Amino acid sequence: MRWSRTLIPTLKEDPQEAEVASHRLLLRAGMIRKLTSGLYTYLPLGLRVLRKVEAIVREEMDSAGAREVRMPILQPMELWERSGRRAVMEEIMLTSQSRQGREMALGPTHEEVVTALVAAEVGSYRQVPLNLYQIGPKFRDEIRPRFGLVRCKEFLMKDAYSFDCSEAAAEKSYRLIFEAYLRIFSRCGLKVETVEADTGVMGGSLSHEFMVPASSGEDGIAACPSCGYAANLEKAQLRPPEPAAPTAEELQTVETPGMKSVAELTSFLSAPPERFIKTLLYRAGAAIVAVLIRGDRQVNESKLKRALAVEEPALAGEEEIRKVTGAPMGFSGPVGLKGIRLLADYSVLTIADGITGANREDLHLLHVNRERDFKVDEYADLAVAAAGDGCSRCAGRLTIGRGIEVGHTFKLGDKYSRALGATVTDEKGREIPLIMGCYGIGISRMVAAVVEQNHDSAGIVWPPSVAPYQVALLALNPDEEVSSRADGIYRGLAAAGLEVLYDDRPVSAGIKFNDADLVGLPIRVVVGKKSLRAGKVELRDRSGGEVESVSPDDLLESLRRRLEVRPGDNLK
RNA sequence: CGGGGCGUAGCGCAGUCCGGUUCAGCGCGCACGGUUCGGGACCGUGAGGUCGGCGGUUCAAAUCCGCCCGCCCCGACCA
Repeated sequence: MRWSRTLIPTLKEDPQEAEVASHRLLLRAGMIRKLTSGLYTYLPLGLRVLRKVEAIVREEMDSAGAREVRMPILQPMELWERSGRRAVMEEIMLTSQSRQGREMALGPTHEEVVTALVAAEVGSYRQVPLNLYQIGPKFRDEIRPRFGLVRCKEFLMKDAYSFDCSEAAAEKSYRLIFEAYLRIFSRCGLKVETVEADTGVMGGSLSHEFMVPASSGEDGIAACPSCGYAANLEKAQLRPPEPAAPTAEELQTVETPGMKSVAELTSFLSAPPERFIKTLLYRAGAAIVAVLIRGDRQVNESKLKRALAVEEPALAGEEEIRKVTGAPMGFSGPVGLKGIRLLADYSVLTIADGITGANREDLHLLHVNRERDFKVDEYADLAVAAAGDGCSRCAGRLTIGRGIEVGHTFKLGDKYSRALGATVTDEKGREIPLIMGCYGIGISRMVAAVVEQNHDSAGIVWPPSVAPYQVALLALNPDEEVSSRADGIYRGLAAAGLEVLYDDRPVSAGIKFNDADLVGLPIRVVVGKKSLRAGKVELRDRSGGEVESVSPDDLLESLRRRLEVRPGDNLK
């Protein structure tokens, strides 16, 4: 492609709207442009990258036995009522009405559609295993789009859905896709970490996230360097700490006028947050439960949900708190709380001589000791993991990092197949619900992740497998001679099947060099008067290394050699 | 949804505090002419603006006040 015949609006300066590297560089390299918050246009170069990633995903999905389909973006809301997910998903869905007055939504995901399809078309155990996937736009009305392509309202996703008639077979389908995912990310030049994750609104029993470690990532990852355990912060299980020995000091009441938060109390009483027992009142179905946790820790509501076995635990309101504790919000404590279940995070075990609310306005208690002053019904792992916490699998300590979630796999069980009637007849003639799995990859987000992991101060350094073109051909100060030589070389390389972006613009050499670095194609070929005089052209890898001078006749061979050495593929 | 920041030419910004002959400005880009020509060249000429929008205060508003819109960042019930 001739640079002069396409649209690559590079930017000399950093756009003020972009904070993270991928966002900044994709804008500067003229690959994407924002329409409005969370919505981007892919310009020719950006689209080529998107397509490269898409092609790799498609190849690996196909060879893992999945079959591509294409489902509508627009979906009837009625389907979401049938699956019972309308309530939880509605707020991220953009809805509208058809002319007939039917409520429609832009699909944020397609479990409902695919399950309805399979319910209608698959009736026998002989037709499974079946895995259907598609690559297409998804729409989610995100509360806060962020970081360019990382979190958009509209994005490109690959979503796959497996159907099996036994747990064992479903497990096998899951493994197959899990392994395909590892190949996909590696082929795209991404280093990923797989972590155990929470299943969230998808439901199901087990799920893994594929995370690209990046400081700009939105998700926290807890990892254990000793045993390799890794999990999303939401999910990371913690080892119970060593209990602290109680003290003999007498319980004492202290006035704390208007001091409601641990932060306020910490400075008022000059005691560290680790000595506070926070008492949070949660609504669990009809009952109210008191949840105790150390003052410096946070309750992980996903864990709490599992511990309480209720759908949506929610913090109790001011009214309920008064009713249960007899005091306003901010002065709750476990001592003397009657007729209510006390659930405590393991962190409470480390508190001896604690501080907690007195269940009376403007009063707190000092020298509180568990067992002596209050009795916990159950200790559980309820805290959001923090650096240095004990690993649940070994004696190691967890580290906390950040990552971009590029893929997510779920074992769904029969949640959707039951709700939407996706059943088959088994060998014995019984009707059984299909066991499902679902598997997503954020294709557009992967583009951002690749840039996060592959850039330097001058610009993007594309892995060859997803680079928009393989070769940047620069004609320096193109007079007639340089121009005609470069034209010839361009035609020759293109005819040989190489993807070449030919910078034929009438701009200065410096601009071409800088733009080439910014755009980040794997190999740069320079044609200029200086080297032409010696009968040579120059090659250089974007990833570094020396400039190589070769005669134009040897150029093709030289390029092929450089491209082959790479771990990437997809060089047709 | 809460908090913070921002909105002036295509892009990056100054001017806003303290209203008025520095108030429509700078750099880059763009167009034309000329000189240059291997890491963002130089000279000259020129085009380009509802100062985010609406309303108000004032003799006078980019500047002060009110409402609204958009964008970016942080946080979303932790007692």
